[in-house]
Amino acid sequence: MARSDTRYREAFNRLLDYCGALPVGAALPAETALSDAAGVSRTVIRRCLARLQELGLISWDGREKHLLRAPAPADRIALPEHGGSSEDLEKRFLSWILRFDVPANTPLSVAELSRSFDVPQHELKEFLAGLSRFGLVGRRKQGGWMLRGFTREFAIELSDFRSVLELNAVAHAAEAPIDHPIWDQLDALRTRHLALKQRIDTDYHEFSKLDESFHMAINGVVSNRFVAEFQKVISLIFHYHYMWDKTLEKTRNAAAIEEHLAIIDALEARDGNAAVEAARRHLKTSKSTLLSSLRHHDLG
Amino acid sequence: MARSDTRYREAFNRLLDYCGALPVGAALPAETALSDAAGVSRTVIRRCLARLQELGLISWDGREKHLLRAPAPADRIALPEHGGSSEDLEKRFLSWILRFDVPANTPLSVAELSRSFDVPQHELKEFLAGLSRFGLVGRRKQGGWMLRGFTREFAIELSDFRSVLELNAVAHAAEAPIDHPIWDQLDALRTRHLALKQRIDTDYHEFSKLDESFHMAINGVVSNRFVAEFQKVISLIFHYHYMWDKTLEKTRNAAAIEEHLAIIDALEARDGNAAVEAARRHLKTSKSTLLSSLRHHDLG
DNA sequence: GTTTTGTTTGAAATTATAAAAAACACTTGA
DNA sequence: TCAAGTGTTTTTTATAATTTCAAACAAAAC
Repeated sequence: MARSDTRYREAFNRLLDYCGALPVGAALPAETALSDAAGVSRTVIRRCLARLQELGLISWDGREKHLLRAPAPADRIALPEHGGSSEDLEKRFLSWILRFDVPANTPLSVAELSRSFDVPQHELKEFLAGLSRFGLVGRRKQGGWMLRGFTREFAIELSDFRSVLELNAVAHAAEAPIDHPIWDQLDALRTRHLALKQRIDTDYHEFSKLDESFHMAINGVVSNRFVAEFQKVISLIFHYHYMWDKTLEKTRNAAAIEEHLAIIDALEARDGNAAVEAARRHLKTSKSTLLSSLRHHDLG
Repeated sequence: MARSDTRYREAFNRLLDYCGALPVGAALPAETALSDAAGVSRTVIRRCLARLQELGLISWDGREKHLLRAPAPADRIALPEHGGSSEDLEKRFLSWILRFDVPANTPLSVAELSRSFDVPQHELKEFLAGLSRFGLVGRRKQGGWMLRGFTREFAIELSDFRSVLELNAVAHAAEAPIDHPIWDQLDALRTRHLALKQRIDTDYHEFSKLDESFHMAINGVVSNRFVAEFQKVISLIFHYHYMWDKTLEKTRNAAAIEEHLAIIDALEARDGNAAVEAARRHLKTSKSTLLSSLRHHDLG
């Protein structure tokens, strides 16, 4: 019942490496210097030094610290291996919801999620608290959390919000200076779109990735932390929903390619109004696709 | 080290009330029914029943539960009083930051905040995790949290984001059907604006409230959970910043009244484009006011 | 007088645990 | 016999205890 001492263990091994680069008999620098170098507090450094002394690696008396022998591999302490599991928790969580089509109003068990995602409970709670800001999850009166989920309402509001952000981005893109990276990106995107259009009959499933690239490029023009935060969630949701709804996928993607190209054309012509109009059409299609994919799911 | 038994205590008192409404000798309903009625689990109900039995209030054997005497005030158990302190944590936290002008990159001590806001630590942590979604706070590598704060960058991005949302709201308002409540609201707002304009020389400080009402009405047209969530934060921030910057407050507010009236005029004329343009002008003023208020603060 | 170490204090992360919820397995009486 | 209720067990949640760590402070050494 306490916090892990991973910090100490890692620092110790790093210190061992540091000693390895020193000749036997050399003096070690001050504790403050060591703590700065290792990026930990002096408390940890002193714990490490104590262990080094115990192992007979150094002599330590006051500010006299000398290396007695070269460190051996056996001196290292094992790290409680933990594959940075809580790294992309967000991605994994959303994937889980969307992939397994977890229905709205499902109670979420922190204990269970904690196990299946291999993440400490308190981390999960903080994560859920963050998601609750997006209205995706909420607290229950009896305690615990529940998935508010992808109701029709949610999808509509999400789509609308996305539209607002993206139309703004398109308008900004149209005004971007000539040396802005967006123009090169658009050029490359046009090529990719045209290429895929040629082989749409066979490779239509490749569109999903292209779609993501396209929207990311457009939204990248607006450098705004709030927009960026939302974009992450939005793109994931749309991405997965597209993966589901296999009805008419080929037709749908072919149409979307045309819509994208229309936006690119208008942008490259620096015709802001036309670009925004084209984007509006595309986002409208996108929204109805999302909604119909939900409908199919509800029925299935 | 355990969770509090407030739930049990509250349930017990509620059960006491329930018994008070019953004649002596009456039978009590099934545990399941009681738990449903009280909104707690059967476990809690059984604990309550056990206590009722101990106090000689009821006889309890299997499914035979009978009221033996009317409950007295002394039978109640005390609640560990806690003035719903964690209610408006968000408001209080933002107020604290803005009022005391907590600088950017200040380390936030959860322990300290927990004490000063009188809120359990874990609640604060969840709260901060939520705020981190807005980029207002972030984690430190050494552990703990820190206030990213109201840097110039933050203010700019916030203003821009606000503009995007609000311009969208204005555009929607212009399209609102004739029976939409916004029209009555705008009418009332126009009257209030004109009234304040008359006595601006003396009552100019009243504008802040009027400003909030105005923007809330406009944004209310768009019913979107994401917009609403942001609106809360945005309005608070702008509200407090206006309170600070006393330079030219009268002139500033007088000008803002005109800008608001221009928006109202255009909306009531159902001229969407004019309304959006008027709003754009107003938001631009608003942004530069916010930025200059930051500048003053930096220098002070 | 500045740098370094020894010591104390307070906070953060993590776990242990009581309270509550939910699931399960029996009774009981129509 | 079977639905509704109770007794019991298992699981989960909320919270505080505990350990590790960070940082402030004070004494000492160069």
